[in-house]
Amino acid sequence: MNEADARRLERRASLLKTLAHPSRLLIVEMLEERPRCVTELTEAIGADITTVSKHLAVLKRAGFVRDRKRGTHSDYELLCGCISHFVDCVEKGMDACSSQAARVDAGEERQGAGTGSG
Amino acid sequence: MNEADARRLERRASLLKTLAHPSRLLIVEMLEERPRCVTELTEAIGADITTVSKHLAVLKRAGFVRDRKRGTHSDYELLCGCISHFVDCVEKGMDACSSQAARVDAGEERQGAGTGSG
DNA sequence: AGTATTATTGGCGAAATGGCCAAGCATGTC
DNA sequence: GACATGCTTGGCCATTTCGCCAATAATACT
Repeated sequence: MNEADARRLERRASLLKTLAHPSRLLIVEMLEERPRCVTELTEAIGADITTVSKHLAVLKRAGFVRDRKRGTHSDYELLCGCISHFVDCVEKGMDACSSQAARVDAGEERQGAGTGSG
Repeated sequence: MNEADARRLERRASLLKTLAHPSRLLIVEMLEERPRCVTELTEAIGADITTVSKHLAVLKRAGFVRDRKRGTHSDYELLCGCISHFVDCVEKGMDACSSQAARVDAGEERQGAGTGSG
């Protein structure tokens, strides 16, 4: 494997890792509705505010969100409005493939991944 | 947050976590071409075969792949042919949003996530 | 049976992650 | 200035992840 490929895979893995936490997924979903301050997100998540703040820092460093200061508040805003949609796709795809796998197990052959981006 | 939501987020995070490793992403990409045995994947990854075997076990447990025994070989096969496509989307979306973020920084408002599932 | 090949599992150490507490910083209010 | 509010950072600990080594299992070949 060449180095460019390695970097590409590292980057992708890093993006996925950023999203791979329940609290961060919830944050993303909530920010898809509208920007929110840390306190609001903290209430929804039910964790310590310092924990949520760190989750937000992770999302920010990865480029998923940005923050705008408003007085003592930090309003966090999603920079890419379609993230949950992608996660949706993965999940739906997996579900579809579960039944597909069952069919394959029964002896049929896979035709072509029909569970695409719809 | 209710318990059903919590479970849903847990499941999604778990799926993403499974994919969030460079070696596992490479495995997925290679298996999109055709099934491969562990040795073949190991050579491409350049890690110890025991490490690769464990990565495959992770993917298998999550339902992304299955293995068929062929003599002393284990051929791994992708159960969902469209995974890389989703990752592609996230990455492209992020790239698109980077420039979008730049515009937002410059004072414009976000219209609606135009970087969708294309 | 004996040996080689292929893959999996257990174990250990190094590193990363996640969570809360304590402390600190920035802004607003009195 | 003093105090309150909202948020962030540093620190510590528990847990998880990752990678290699050693050992084991399963199959093929002689």
